[in-house]
Amino acid sequence: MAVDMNERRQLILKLVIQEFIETSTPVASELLLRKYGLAVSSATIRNEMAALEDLGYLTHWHTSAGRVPTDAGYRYYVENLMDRTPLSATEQRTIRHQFYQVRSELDQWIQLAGAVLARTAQNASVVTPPRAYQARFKHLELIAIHEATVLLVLVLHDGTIRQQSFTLESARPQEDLSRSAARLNERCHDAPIGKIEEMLQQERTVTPAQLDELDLVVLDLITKAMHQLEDQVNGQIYSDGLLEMLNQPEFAQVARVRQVLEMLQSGKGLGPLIPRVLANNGVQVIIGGEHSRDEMREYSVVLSRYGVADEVVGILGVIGPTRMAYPRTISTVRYISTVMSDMLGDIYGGESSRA
Amino acid sequence: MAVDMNERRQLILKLVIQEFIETSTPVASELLLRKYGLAVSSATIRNEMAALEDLGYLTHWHTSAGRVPTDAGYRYYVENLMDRTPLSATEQRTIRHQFYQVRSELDQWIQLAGAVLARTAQNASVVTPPRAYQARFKHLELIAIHEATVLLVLVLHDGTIRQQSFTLESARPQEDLSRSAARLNERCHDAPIGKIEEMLQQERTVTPAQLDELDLVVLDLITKAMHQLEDQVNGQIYSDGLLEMLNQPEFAQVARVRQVLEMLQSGKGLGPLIPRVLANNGVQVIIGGEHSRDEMREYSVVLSRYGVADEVVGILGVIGPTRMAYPRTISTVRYISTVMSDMLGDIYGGESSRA
DNA sequence: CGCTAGCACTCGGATAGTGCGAGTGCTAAG
DNA sequence: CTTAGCACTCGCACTATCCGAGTGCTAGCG
Repeated sequence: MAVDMNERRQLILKLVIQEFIETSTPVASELLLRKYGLAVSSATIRNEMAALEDLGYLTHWHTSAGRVPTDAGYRYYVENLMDRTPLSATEQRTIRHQFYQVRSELDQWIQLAGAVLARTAQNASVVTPPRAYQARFKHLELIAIHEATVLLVLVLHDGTIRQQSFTLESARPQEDLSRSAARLNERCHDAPIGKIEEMLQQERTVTPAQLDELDLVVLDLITKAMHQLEDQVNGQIYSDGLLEMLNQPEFAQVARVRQVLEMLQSGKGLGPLIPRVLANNGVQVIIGGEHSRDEMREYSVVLSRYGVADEVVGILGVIGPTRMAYPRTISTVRYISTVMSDMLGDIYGGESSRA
Repeated sequence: MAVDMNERRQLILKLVIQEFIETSTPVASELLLRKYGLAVSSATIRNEMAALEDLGYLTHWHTSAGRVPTDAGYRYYVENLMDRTPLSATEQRTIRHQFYQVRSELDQWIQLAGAVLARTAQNASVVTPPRAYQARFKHLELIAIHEATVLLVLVLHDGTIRQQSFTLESARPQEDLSRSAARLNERCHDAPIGKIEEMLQQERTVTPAQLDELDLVVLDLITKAMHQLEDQVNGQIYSDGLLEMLNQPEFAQVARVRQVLEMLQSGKGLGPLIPRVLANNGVQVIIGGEHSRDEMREYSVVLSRYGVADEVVGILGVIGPTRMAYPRTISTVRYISTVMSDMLGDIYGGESSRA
């Protein structure tokens, strides 16, 4: 058997895949002929399809059904066949405009990115907030709430905010708290955890104490909080567009719905991909169970890193059934990641992570 | 026809409902007899069931099917029939312990409440963060991020935090920002929006200016932000336990799933109930389309207010199909709302909202 | 040697008929 | 008022059947 690629085969594979992506029904030889007016007969197309099947790019579910792409088929399509047209200028403008409108509210960026991704890709989107590789102290605030209860607001260098309450041995006036905060803000300026722990250590051993009891309590809380935050790096994955995804015909039976919900909620199946995406530049496409096993076998993921290199980075992307409009999805993910990177660049003033 | 309630009828209604809640299958007369050993024959039970049907408490879907409760039936059950045993001491302890462990991280309370509710009620939970009726300024922080870009962290009296970035005409050193923040913190202490707007107004007209340009810019941002936050009072509804709910047999077809997802996402159907819940003390049970129309016809909601009266309040509860384990759900909602109220009481120092 | 017309063959899915079992509603008697 | 008995009603599962969509193969053609 001549298991080689040639132009005609490529064309047929491309058409089969595009047709399947569009209609979600197995593609018959006759249909390709009618719809695209190929210059050969359906029998020839069938022969080519059989060859493509030998190559591992197509299958069919039963004898009398049309062809369906395999994961390898999709992979070949994404790598060699598909059109790589970026989003239209109009779409780009629309998206950029939406982001412009929420430019001052950082927490809305994520939400917006998720919504836009989901809507244009008609699938679920996943977005992690921009985070620094290493937690670095930026600012701290102590606010007297009630009696000895104090609210601690901790702002990290990457914009992460954490609020936490704690109770002192005895009540302290707001001035004390403010003074303590000011002292610590100065001493911890831009410090990573290590530095702060060091300081704490030193302070406890050296006798002429420069910090008072309150300061120490707070420092202790801070290091704990920073550790926690660092442990859950990208731990939280926001997702949106469940509804859009459910409109895809593959979710006709509830079992699939449950499956995908579990996946999104647990972040399992997605988690293992994160380091890979963080390490690489550009859009990553994972088709079916290419990297993780079972859980993801029927799903594809299109992910990209975004952010400012060496400052803050996050991940955004789309998840959906392997039958996914790859060209459009990839363009969208790419574009939104550049927009987000640009906006972060404006704030952090570095080069954005994606060229 | 003697359409009256009597003890036997009540018992039968109760058993039918409990049985249906448990098995989700129509309840037959014979079954009640066998399972609960009633002292009458199945024919009598049938007669009683027919009477209960006349009263509007039961229906059946077709002639040869067992009985199923109507919304009115559930209502009667909740009001008069069901056992009102609180959660067991063990369960209470477990829950309280879980909350104790996250006592210092306010943002985790909501998440925990949602998770516990969902898990014990085996349905979706909804929780809104505790919010004040009226936005009141608590604290503000200005942090230089990069060049002229400044991060504004605004803390309201109810613990709401908002971060927002803005750009100045020209860069200012952190000291300027800190001084400005200190000034404003002092002047705006505990002020509601109105006060701040007044101040802003006055400052602009009176000639011997006490505040500088930076202060005014920030004040302006603050009022805008506070307005926005106030407009979306309880706008955000966290929900959890979708998966638990999907395990309920009523979600065997995907249409239902989509329906409920839309409802949760849009907050439609839930929104109209909020004022009602905020206005009343205690657990509110809304069965089927009792208050809103169509969208909610097949769902019930068990909600309660929580918080500290006149300080901060929020809502938490459970949403699920009308066939819901009301006694357990109600107890859980009630208990968690008291726990949350107690915890908030510890912070805000008032009487908790629920007796 | 590649292409194609023709045809047998294979399945899936829709449709209809059937029987069964679960429950009810009614009636008539205790 | 209760209940035994029974006719009646449906939903559901099962089977048989048919139809159409597609394929794979073969033989013949250029």
